[in-house]
Amino acid sequence: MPSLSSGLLGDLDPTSDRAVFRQIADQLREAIDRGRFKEGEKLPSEAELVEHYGVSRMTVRNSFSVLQGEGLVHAEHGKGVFVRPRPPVRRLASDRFARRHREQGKSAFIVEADAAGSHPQVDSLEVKEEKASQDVSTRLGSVRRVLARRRRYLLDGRPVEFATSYLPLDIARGTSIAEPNPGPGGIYARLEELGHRLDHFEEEIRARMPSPDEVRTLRLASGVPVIHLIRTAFDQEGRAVEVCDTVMAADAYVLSYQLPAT
Amino acid sequence: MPSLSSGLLGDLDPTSDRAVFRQIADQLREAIDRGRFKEGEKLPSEAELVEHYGVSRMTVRNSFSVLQGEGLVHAEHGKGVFVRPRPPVRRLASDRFARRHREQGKSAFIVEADAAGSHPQVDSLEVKEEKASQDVSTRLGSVRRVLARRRRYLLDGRPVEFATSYLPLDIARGTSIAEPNPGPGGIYARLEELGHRLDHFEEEIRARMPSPDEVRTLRLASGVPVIHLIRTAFDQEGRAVEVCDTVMAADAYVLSYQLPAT
DNA sequence: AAGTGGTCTAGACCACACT
DNA sequence: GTGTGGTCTAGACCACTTA
Repeated sequence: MPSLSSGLLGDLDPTSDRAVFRQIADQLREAIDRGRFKEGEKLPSEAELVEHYGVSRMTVRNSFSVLQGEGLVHAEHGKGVFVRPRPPVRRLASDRFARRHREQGKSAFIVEADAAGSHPQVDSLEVKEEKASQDVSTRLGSVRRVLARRRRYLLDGRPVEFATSYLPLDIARGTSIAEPNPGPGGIYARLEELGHRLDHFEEEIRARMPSPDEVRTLRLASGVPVIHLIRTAFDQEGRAVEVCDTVMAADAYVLSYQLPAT
Repeated sequence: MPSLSSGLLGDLDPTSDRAVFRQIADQLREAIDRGRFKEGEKLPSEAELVEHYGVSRMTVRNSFSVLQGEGLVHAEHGKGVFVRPRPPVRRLASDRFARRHREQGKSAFIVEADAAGSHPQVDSLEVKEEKASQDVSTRLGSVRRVLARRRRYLLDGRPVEFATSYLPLDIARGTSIAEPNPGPGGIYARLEELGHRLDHFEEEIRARMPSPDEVRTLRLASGVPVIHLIRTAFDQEGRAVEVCDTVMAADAYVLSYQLPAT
């Protein structure tokens, strides 16, 4: 008698054109979708599936790798393969940079996470002057060198976002923007104090698979894309005063925007 | 003599802890990043890499599968493994639903694609009444049944987007919105003619790996995520009059938004 | 026909996690 | 130790592409 209750998973169809490993992946996916395996739950082990389906181990592993690519499951060495739980999501609203949110002591990230009952952290602080990349230079209006501020955001210990702000040196050098901690309200508050009254932001959004670097920095599971967001801040004279390049774990975010109909 | 110019790819480091297939993937990735293999170009065949590195075929295939997961390469049966070309990107600006864009005869998609020099198509037209999903019902304010309009957008023959609009029956039934072709300016123009003057839109954006269904519908290569966009249209009385659920091939889109700083 | 990737087998040894 | 997944081998046969 198979250790798998035969109800959970069916048999293979030898007449089917569909590859065996796909059939197995299909059955596992369906079982997950139907809630037979719940979030965080362990799937049958490779050995059990080898036994159940009468196939070789590589075939079973191939099935798992399909599901991993879909972001449905993740493997833990020595433990098993588990249905990937959907982490809590951070909702970013389009008014998140409204001036009224800058009046408080803490950064927007901290305030919002506290409110959501999560434990926020910011680390990997690096602030330095460097050569502007082609792209950043273009966005900032042909500046050669910039102040770069890099930081990583964590929620309940999990890295969710890595961001770099770039500012022209003539704006940022020697100000508190060049300090590790720019103070209450963040750099946007400082920019306004320095006379760069902000007018609007532009955000560009892409989604793609992470680079190996990004996988490491954000500790991304396989099958999790990143959202790449590039924000440019414009002052009331129409000058681009900051570019913020952000890479987010896509499973941790929902972005939300308001568009006028006019 | 190896058929691979030894310059392109290096040797393995047997002392390294890094798995052999990862080392091979690293070298191929680096070669691609450095432009030694250009977009659309063929990588060495599995057999050549087996020969070059002195490993088994499965190891080489494993390397390829890493790069496929990253969306860097794609395999074509019988032909080879190729550096995935980055397709032309559709830029969606946040004013794309501005009223002035609705005054023309064609749909926004067609107009914009024509302007960009691409050949646009819309297919998979389906218009029918159906039960509202839990989510759609919530967004539309507890409606039971809706009119659903499904369509797929193609650019130069490639499917890039699959969208479904949901409208409350009391608004859409019996109007030209329920026709396969709603006429110039699309359903937003019709809504306004019917007295539902639009006030604003809300868009929610997520990114994730596609379901097998979405892979089929959008003919997605492996390693390409989707952008899932849910837009709700509000009229000037604050009523949600339409929900549009859109799944886009992430490699074909850049979304762009303007945010007020106030 | 020759070359390519797609699937599959039946082993092997290793590293990690639990008890 | 036992069970788990991680890596790797050395084959096999198949399906698709190109010539």
